Amino acid sequence: MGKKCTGVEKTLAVVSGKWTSMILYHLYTNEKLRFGELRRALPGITQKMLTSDLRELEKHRIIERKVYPQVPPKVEYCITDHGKTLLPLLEQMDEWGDAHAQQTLDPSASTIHSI
Amino acid sequence: MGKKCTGVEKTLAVVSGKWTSMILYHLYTNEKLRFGELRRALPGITQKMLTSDLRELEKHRIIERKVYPQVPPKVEYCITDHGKTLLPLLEQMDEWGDAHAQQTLDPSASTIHSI
DNA sequence: CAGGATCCTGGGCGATACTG
DNA sequence: CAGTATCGCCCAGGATCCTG
Repeated sequence: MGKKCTGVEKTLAVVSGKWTSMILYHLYTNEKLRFGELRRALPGITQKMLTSDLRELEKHRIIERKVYPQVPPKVEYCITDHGKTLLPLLEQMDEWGDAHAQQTLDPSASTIHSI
Repeated sequence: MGKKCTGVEKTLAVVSGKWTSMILYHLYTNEKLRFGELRRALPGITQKMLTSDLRELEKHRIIERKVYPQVPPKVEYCITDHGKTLLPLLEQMDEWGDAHAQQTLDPSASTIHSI
């Protein structure tokens, strides 16, 4: 990685939102979802956070927002091709995080070092 | 990735600190560094943030803290073997972030979609 | 030299109410 | 249905001063 880790910070700016990865997971496994469907798929999320996280992802061109001009309103969200390039990275992060959880609770891994 | 993205969140808990990736970069390219060396290597960081980020990384067993009981005090930090498993992930994040920056400023990538 | 103790600020996030 | 608009909390992060 580069000395200043600017890329790392840019990536974090995209994925570090509390609900971001779960939003992307659902859009990844469902191809496209409406606002209300996403809301129901994410127990605990408020409508404000869902809206702002979706706007943020849209700003970064990770997802696409399709508005159907009708009453009642209908909006669909899906991952863009560019957004799909993020999925392997999220996959890696998920795997490392789980492996890390295993590692840190493993007593045999404790390092004894003399001072 | 898993439905609940618990791994992603665990990873973020480790690497999302503002200075974390740069701390690891320097410990990766330098093998071991003293507190003051790290401080000088990271222009802009405060002593408080360096201390707390180092403590956090130590808690997760990403780095090791070696205290030499002498006056004046001497403390050395280095990456653990477990911490080294994080480096490929940071590398990926750095690459994706830079590529993403390219993508988002590329005008030809703008998607025109009818509403 | 390598921190500890305090105080402070911005923004991420949540709760609630309202709307085209 | 798919959002806006407010209000307020919490805490990561910064500034400053102090110490074994």
